[in-house]
Amino acid sequence: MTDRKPVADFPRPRLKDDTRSLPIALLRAREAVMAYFRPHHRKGGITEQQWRVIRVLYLEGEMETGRLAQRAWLLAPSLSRIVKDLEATKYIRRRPGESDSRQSLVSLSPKGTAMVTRVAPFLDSIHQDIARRFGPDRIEELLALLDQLERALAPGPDARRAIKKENGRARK
Amino acid sequence: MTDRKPVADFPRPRLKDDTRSLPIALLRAREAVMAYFRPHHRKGGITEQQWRVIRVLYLEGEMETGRLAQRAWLLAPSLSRIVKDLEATKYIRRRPGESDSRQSLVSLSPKGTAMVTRVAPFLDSIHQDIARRFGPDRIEELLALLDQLERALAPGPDARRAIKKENGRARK
DNA sequence: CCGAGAAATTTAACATGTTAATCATCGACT
DNA sequence: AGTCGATGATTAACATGTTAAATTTCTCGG
Repeated sequence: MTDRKPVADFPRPRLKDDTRSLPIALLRAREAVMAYFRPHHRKGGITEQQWRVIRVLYLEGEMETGRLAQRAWLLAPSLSRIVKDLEATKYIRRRPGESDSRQSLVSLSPKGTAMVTRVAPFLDSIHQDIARRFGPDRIEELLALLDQLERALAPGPDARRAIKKENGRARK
Repeated sequence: MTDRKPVADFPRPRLKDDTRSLPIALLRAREAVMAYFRPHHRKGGITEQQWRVIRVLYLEGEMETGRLAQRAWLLAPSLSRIVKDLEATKYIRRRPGESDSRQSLVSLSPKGTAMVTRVAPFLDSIHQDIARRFGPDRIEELLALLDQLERALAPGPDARRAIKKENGRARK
């Protein structure tokens, strides 16, 4: 009579620990890195996300908000608020699209460009500090792996976070 | 008269591109990974952060909220709200500390434990899917690098995000 | 040219991130 | 016992993450 199913004997399935869970490990690493950058952004009176927007506009120039959201890794609603704030503080400008007036084109203002020019050296020195602590070669190794991971997990050639494309509308 | 300083001639310092900026690269990688897990949490009617709390309580049992916040990588204010919600939905229980009545001890309820038991296999299969796409050996390599990065950047042996420890009090 | 559907953006609603401030309790010292 | 500084936790205030819904404009077929 010892043939009971082991179901009730082990009702505690294993979960991966902090060093072996990919979401947790990536969260921890990013936290560790951002601990170095956050105080700097703070000092400049700007948030990390606002910096991401300014950074993209600096690197790539004027673009519509849809593309900007993708490039800055922000969701459209977040970007909408951020653009409004950055426009109010004169860091960016916006104008309606030329051919398509639905879209709004955003670009960096002179004040925004000046800000980038001012803070870029500090960001670079933080990067160097991190590289010095972790090892420049391992930074390269890590960056390569992260890039490969993203490519391996990407659903399609361009489908970013728009998996909701086919939302089952068998309409009509 | 052609001896002007080159300052105005190159007012555009370089910024690292998306694949070479550590904050951006980590953000992208985490986004790619979470795209796999998010729909699952969604389906269970729980948020990612709520899962992190439940996960820690499942792995380590009852603990006070301060420690729980550290283990779940949440800030105390966020955890305060999450615990309130999880208590309302009966996933967790709480009771005042025994020796120190300032702290509140949180633990997983039977309902919470049952939920973990139910979803754990799905999470594991997602992990396996990711490992299959990226390569199990490279996952290991990446996890090791992330762990080493975190250790290399950690300020002290235990000082997590509590750098505000020494707030200038040249005490006694 | 008109109307139905698609697309770009914004707004809404709720949860979390982030820093600062508040509240209650503990601990040590007098 | 009384007080002051430290500590655990929460609340406040504002910005962002996230999904859904609303808005405006475009496009295309009729």
